[in-house]
Amino acid sequence: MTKLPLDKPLSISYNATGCNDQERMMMAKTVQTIEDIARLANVSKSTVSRALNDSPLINQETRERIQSLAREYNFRINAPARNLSMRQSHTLGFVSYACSGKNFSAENMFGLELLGGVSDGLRPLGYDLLVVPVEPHDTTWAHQYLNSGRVDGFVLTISTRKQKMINELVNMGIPFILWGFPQPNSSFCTVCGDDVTGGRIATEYLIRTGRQHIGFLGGPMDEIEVKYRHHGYELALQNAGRYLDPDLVVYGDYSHTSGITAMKRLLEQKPDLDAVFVNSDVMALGAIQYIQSCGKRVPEDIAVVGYDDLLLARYNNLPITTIRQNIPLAGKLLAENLIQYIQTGVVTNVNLPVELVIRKTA
Amino acid sequence: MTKLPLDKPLSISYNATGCNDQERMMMAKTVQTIEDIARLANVSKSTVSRALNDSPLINQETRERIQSLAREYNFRINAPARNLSMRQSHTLGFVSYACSGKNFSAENMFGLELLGGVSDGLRPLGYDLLVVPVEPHDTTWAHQYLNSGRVDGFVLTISTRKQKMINELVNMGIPFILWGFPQPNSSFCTVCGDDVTGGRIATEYLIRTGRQHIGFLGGPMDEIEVKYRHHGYELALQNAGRYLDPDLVVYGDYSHTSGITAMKRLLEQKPDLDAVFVNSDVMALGAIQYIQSCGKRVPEDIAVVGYDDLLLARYNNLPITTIRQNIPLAGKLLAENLIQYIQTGVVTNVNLPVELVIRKTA
DNA sequence: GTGAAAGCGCTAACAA
DNA sequence: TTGTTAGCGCTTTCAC
Repeated sequence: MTKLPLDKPLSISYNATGCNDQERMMMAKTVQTIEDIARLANVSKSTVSRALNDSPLINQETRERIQSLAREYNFRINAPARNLSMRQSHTLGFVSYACSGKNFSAENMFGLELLGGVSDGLRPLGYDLLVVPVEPHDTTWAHQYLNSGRVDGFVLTISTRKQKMINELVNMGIPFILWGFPQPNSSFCTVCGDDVTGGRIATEYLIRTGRQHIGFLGGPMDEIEVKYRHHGYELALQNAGRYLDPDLVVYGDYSHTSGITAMKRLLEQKPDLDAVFVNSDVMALGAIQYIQSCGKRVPEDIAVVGYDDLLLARYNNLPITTIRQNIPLAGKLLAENLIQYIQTGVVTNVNLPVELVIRKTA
Repeated sequence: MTKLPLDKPLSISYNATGCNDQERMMMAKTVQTIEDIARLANVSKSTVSRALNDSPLINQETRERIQSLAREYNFRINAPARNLSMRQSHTLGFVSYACSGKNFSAENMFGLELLGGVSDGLRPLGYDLLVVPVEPHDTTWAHQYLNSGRVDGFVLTISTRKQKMINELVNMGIPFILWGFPQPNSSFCTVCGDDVTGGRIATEYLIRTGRQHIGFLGGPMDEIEVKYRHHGYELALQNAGRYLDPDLVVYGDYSHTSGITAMKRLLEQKPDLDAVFVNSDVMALGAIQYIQSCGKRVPEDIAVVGYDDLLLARYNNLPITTIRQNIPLAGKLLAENLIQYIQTGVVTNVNLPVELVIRKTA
């Protein structure tokens, strides 16, 4: 154990235990502040601060001595004090509408899996993740969390349909990164999947396996991701020389329920349908449920391809053929690129590859 | 708008814009600190602090004047400063092994849904939720997050098998609440489900619907929850005057894979099995997969009852009959009771009711 | 390369 | 009921 300096000047103790700080330390082996470390190392607070932050100013030997002291005494720097002084929280907020209202749910399983990815991506960067629950019509959350100094920025998984909200955030100068596509006339960080390719390869696979009447069961019609997936679907059909039948296209809202009702509509419009590309795994589950309730078989009568490759697609009783999004990578990039933006102002927009995972529904 | 006092004393401005704080405020309508508010209201910082914290000391009229001023200027109190001063973070850490390693996953879907519940429960109490990713063999996380002042306590969803870790936390005096059962000789907060009843009503339902050979497919054998569910299973069997056949009991680890292998073992031991009570929905999915792969039908040949009532039980292609745990309520109580413990030291142990949800697998 | 001191924005004991 | 003042533990000029 490091020898304590005996000739140190007496320092006033503010604790109420009737003994000075050094005695307390020795009793409890508890070192609470950099000042305690400073005393043990016979240096000033500033030197400890520099050593602990790997400042280039500091002497190699001093740094190591202080760091090993800190390790020995199991010292943890006080976050609030550091954050106050630096005017940074070293914390990111994870915003998802599904955090709000009720709770995390299968409807937003995608957001949940992403939360894990972001959390993993953040750790090596020394940032923490705070859950920011947002009520659907609340517009003050950003200001609230940012101006109170609780977070330095936000990871958003809200729909790109919420253009108004996104524009507001941009105008307010709020640092954030969006899971979704960039907008042509405003510049902010994004990470998205390659939805055109996703739609294309799903459809190509269905064509390749001999399907004649391939439906498109989309997410919300005004969502850009959905438009891209639809575009990929059309591309595949055109490349195969097929006719684009508008009756083959219906929209839902990603929910299980909407999967059921949209599938019903689709089958009413096109009774001879023999395949469908669905925009989410959860909707696909609903679609399959409806198909089977009509006495038709999946995939024999109607093949189904989902989207996202959530774990429930894999674990479903009838494992779902789907388009996989690389969620862990997406989370990692969301974390890294937002921090980069906060620190340097560099705006990044990345588009991640997708892949087809063949299981039992197509 | 509130009229600005013109006779206020000049105060030094520390910003670099060449104008004093009041001018800045008027320009940008941005009020950053309680001192800004104090100036506008012609009172001292302490008064503002008291007013904003609803101190009983303060005059009703003063309080309202200050609060409306704060609202008007969209003022948010600085969290790091407040936390530093109060030596509290007003933040709880959500600890789950599934947060670590890879990411949140269906294997720990239960923990995920709980996260939502805790988050919802926390909001009205003015606390935030921080995601604390824990590596399986890391033992420093608690000290790390607590002593750095980032959280005031932890919500744990780790298995009760980790007795050693829990004991360590107790010995270190770490404030936490556990999703699970209390331990006889140490006192800490817990919230758990009524596992005996869960096991009993699941089994009773299977008996009532005419099943003769009812298997028990458990989670980890040494987990107390599993023991209780098994006890409930035995109770139901005994009440019905049935013989307890040890060959009907096998164990897994809650995972999908273990559901498959455990079901295989069970069928090898008891080929005439016609029902099984499974300790988790995810395992039940695995069990059903194996049953069907043997050419048997669910529920005709073998009835299956799961546990938890996760959304994937509801959305499964063959919706699962299961024992529902009230996850939102559990989250709410975990939040409330931990905060109560932190603030008052009161230890609570609550046991939540469960209910049978009948769907298609039994 | 290191130390002294001011300041981050807030709370709370004490004084008035 | 309100104001004054001294911290909370850290970072960061500015001197040495």
